[in-house]
Amino acid sequence: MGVYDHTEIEAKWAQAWDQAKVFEAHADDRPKYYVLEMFPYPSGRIHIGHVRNYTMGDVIARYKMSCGFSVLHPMGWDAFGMPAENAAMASGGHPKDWTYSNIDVMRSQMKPLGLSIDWSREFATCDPEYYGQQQALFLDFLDAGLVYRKNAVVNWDPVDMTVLANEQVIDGKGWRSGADVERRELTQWFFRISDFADDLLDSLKDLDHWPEKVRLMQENWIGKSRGLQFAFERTDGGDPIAVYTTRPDTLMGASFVGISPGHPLAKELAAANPAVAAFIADCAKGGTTAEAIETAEKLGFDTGLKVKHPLDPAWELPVWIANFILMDYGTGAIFACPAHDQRDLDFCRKYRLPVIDTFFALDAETPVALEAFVPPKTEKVRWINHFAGLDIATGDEAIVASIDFAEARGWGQGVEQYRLRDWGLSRQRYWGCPIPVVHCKTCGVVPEKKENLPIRLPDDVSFDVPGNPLDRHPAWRDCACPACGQPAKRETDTMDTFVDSSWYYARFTAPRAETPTDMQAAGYWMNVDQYIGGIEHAILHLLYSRFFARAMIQTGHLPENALEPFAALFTQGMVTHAIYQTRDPQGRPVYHLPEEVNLETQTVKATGERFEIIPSAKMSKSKKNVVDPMAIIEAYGADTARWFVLSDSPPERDVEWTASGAEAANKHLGRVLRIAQDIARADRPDQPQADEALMRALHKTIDAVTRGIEGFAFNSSVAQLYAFTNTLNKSDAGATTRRRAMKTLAQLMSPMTPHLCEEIWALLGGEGLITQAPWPKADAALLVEDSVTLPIQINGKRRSEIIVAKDLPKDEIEKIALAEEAVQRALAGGAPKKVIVVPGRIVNVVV
RNA sequence: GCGGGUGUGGCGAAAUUGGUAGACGCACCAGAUUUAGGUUCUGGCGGAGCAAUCCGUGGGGGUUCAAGUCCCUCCACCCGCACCA
Repeated sequence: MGVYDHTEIEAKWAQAWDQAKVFEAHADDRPKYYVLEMFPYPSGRIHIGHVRNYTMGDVIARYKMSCGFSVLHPMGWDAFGMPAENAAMASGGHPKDWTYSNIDVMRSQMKPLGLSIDWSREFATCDPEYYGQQQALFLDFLDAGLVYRKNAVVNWDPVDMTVLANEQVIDGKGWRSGADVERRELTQWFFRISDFADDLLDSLKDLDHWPEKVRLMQENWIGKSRGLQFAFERTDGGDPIAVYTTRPDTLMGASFVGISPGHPLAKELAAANPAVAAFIADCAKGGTTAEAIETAEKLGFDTGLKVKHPLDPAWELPVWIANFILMDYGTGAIFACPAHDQRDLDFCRKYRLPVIDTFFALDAETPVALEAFVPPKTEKVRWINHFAGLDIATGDEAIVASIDFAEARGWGQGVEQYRLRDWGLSRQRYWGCPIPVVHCKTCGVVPEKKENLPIRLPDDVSFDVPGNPLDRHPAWRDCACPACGQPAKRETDTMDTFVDSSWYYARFTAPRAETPTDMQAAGYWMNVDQYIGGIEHAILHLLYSRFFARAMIQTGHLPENALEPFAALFTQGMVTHAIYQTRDPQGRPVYHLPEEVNLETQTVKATGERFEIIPSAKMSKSKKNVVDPMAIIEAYGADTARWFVLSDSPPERDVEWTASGAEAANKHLGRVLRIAQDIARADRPDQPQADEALMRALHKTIDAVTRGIEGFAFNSSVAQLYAFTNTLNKSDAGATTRRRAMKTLAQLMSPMTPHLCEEIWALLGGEGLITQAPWPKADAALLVEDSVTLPIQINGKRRSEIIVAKDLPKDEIEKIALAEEAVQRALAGGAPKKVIVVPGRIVNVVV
């Protein structure tokens, strides 16, 4: 139990807000403000990271409400996804029941936090009313040519005969079967996000309220590059091998041509040669992630084929199949220049292929000693061995010149490439939005009719065997072709859950509309003025949402102005916690909750096994390192929990979870309440001098706290509020001034600890609800001081300070500074070498 | 492997963006109040030193009158890498 009775206070004011419906969003004549925090996945219970995230959003929402905006602050549930199926597999039950009951629990945990959410707009992405609209969007995208099918590689578990998510591949093995995972091709649905690559890239520069780091990450992810595309002629007269390179300037250092194991030529060779087929099968081991591919041991296979160097027909290069070459980037084939690329160098060393140096330093007679030497862009180097005798200075110039050179002679072409690939949305899973198409023997792939939407997930499914239950559900799968009426089969793939979260922000503007969006509501509320969420979503979710907004504009579901759906973005840091991990007999990791381990002996309480500690990682239910905030909320109340998560750490920084301090936060709030009660009781005469000093301090606090909230420096605002509480408590000011100061202090605190502040507001006779009171304004006249303290440095070290009039001229300041005792001592009768006076800041005397 | 970030007292951190390093808080120490514990209140608190002073923002180097802040380099940790959400 805390130091004051939070239970009564919080219940009272929650009810008052409810009755006054203060958080219902209305389109009216006030300016609008849309605050959105990334909606949660209903994993079971809320964790402390949720409290941190939603409290931050709430501070902004309540602050903006006080500033006179009509605020939209909604909440929903990102409810489809794998964990629900895993739960069904592990302990029976149905993903739907598991999900909805989690939602009920989490909603009931969030409500007492006093968030200013318009709960009337709540929805879950697994509601048929939501995913049915998503299916309508899909059909419109299909109609507009924004969706198509092609083959793509997935993780295949050969024992369970199922597709695995990357997360389910652990050290190259299936998480349940333990079998070696293989890469296998399937026909999948794709969104044409790469058609928008240029626009998604160009528009980043306009997102000036996004963190620079996120824009940079998206830029690198889109990965626009200009390079040279050309083909190597084969000596056997077969089809030439097209390659793309961003470093054509290193062509004279080529030592072999490499193709991806997925390259058509590799497949052709495999068909004729079992050794090639065996090698490709070998390369297909392991997961599909870029990390797995790029960190795997380099494997190569000499095909025996030879190609001619484009600049010297007599120069023949061998063709290798290499496992580190990605089929998805460029042409799936490269030339390797081991002198200038570490991967190529490692490969050439392993397979004893030649390493050819290609650069001189400009002033050197011999080639630069090369260990995968990439010429720095500042260093002058000369392209040597060049057939045409080009002499080129820097890296970028060399690239441009060599593209021009190839184009002029007609054997190559400068092309722009993107790293960004189309977005594969097919998932071979049950608990997702069904893709609304039908496969018909005569008509092919046929879109479902809109009037048949939503295509609902069947409820009668079981998870006792691995694989997608929709595949094993004939009654659901078998249907009539929407085109010809003959028997046909439904698509059993469901959509990536990223689809669900790519447009929910738009749905919140009209959550019950009969169409995906209501253009009038979207026109009023869009865009999201402030979006808040974890940095872990910096690329995929945010990029997909940006794509969706464009696709929805194109298909008439959003107005033009919604091109960039998130006008401002704040990425909050994660709350991290140690992971305690042991391994099962198969070597797979087993995780343990903090309360299941003994930290002193480093053993698991139940079994006595020693565990490994992963010191700090983002909270994840599957890793069992989540912290439940309910204990704090129950013991000290919502205001304490809110104040606590806003204190100390800057919002953008990751914080290692520690509960120490929650009690102290509660004590402080109790103290504020006591001070307010004292002030409400006390009757003191005016004290002009103390009154003015208190008002000056108050207005400085208004200014600092407001700037802190505007700049997401909540921890600074909290520190300012602490400081002013002390000032107010010690002030000798009269009762009237102290009342005014206390009321304003409560207003400044109210976005953070709203229940307590309503209580104080009422205690001091504030009008109406503090939640609806206008935000206090700092009086500029009270912010400026007449005099200023200037530190005096001698040789850059602080030695003294002087107090001078604010606008004292430089030479006067210098005179006073030089007369200082410490300065006189340092000068020892001599003259200073130099005196630097920065008015209002500092004086530095160099002796 | 590639891309992005972070690093300041015992701990969380602040520093007006190149100008007094450590505001504010936690923990701790001392004192007052209290039958006691808790609460509350007052004071102290980077390191060394009696002091003058010296050292100090992950390590090393540099620019500058002045560097936590800018540059180079190294280290450690965190996030992402397209089927976790």
